[in-house]
Amino acid sequence: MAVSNQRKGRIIFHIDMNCFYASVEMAYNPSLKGKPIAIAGNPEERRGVIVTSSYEARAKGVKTTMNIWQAKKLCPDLIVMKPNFDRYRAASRELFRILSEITPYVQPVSIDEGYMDVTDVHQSNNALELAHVLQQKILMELDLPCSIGIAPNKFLAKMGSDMKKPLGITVLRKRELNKTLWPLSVSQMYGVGEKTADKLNALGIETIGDLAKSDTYQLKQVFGINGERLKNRANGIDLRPVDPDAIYDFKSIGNSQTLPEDTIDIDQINKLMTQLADNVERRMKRKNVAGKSVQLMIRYHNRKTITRSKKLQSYIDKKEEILIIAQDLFHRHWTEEPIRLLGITVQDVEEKQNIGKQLDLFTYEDDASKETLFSTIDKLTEKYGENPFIRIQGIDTNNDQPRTSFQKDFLDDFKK
DNA sequence: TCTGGGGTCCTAGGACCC
DNA sequence: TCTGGGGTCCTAGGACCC
Repeated sequence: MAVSNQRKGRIIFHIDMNCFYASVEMAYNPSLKGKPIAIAGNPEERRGVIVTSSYEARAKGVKTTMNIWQAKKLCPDLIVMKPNFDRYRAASRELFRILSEITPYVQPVSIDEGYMDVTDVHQSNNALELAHVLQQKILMELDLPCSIGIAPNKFLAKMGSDMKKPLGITVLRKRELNKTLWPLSVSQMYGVGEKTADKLNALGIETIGDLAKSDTYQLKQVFGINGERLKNRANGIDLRPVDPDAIYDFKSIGNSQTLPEDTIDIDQINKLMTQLADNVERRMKRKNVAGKSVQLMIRYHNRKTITRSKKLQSYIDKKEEILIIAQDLFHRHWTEEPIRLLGITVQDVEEKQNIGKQLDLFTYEDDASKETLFSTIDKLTEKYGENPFIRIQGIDTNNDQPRTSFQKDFLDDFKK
């Protein structure tokens, strides 16, 4: 794994695109510049919410997750647009291409932000200058504004990029934290959400400076391991390396959807589940992965949300398999109350090229005798029963590719 | 006629094994 | 007639982020 250096004195950038989706739309259609625009999940439907908005819209009070009708009330001339994800993904690729021209130590963390370790970049004897050139380049080539945080670690760089928007560049030096970071409220700290902020306030901790000086033992009591981590970060300590490979080991792929109306109609529910399984399969195919666990999420009319999952004995990647397990979970756990949202997620995801090696269920070679194969399958059946999800996995010695088939098909094949 | 959809990480309890 | 302690796996849910 390529990991940037961890010695002291690193120089880390955090690049954060400003109002990314809205900015991409404005770059695509410059007549939108200067106007209040918002990207909303599903503008035709009652339940669409604002995903991103331009600064002009934010000035009128439009905020992310706000309902469209609420936003329109605050800003009557708001231009509401559907998201164009292909457009955003293309812009994102261009962004990371530009970053990669400077150093290979680029870690994308989402479609519109990433870290860079520029410690060893030649020009970085003047990091501020480098950031400036980079910011201008992104603006000139892509017509997109970004903010950059410069700091000795990821946490501080992240906090820095958030301080000046749009087109800001902020340097956070460790020895100046008492002036730059500590006066901020704990709720502004990355990693501190509403619940944690409330609990910290209850302990008399209001600012990041209070947190930096707070009692470690007490924090551990209340927050567990996270308490210590938060205190360290408040003190500007964060040893996480910039890891360019991090995006490749994702752990789950899911799809969920809110229904237009709460429902108990089983046909509609089945239709949605099929669609969700379809989408998950399509995205798994694109990434060439299989997964070992299926999770179903049900959100009821009152927003109460449950998750139920099933760990499997072998990897799956087909929509039929995903759907069967999800439907089984559904029928065992649905309370028959009206449903607002359903979600299906495949977890314990692994790239297919790694699976053959990991699975020790059964490895075969093409010239293995039928007797060997049958006795192995018998052993499997004894162990797991006639399970429709059991799959025979092996490495095809012709091309070294993993080869899989269902237990049943496999038997049928060999009986011929 | 409030609150989308995509994720990650952590915790805690129960089952099970030694 | 009494029950320790450690470790791992599975499941469910909470918190957080973009």
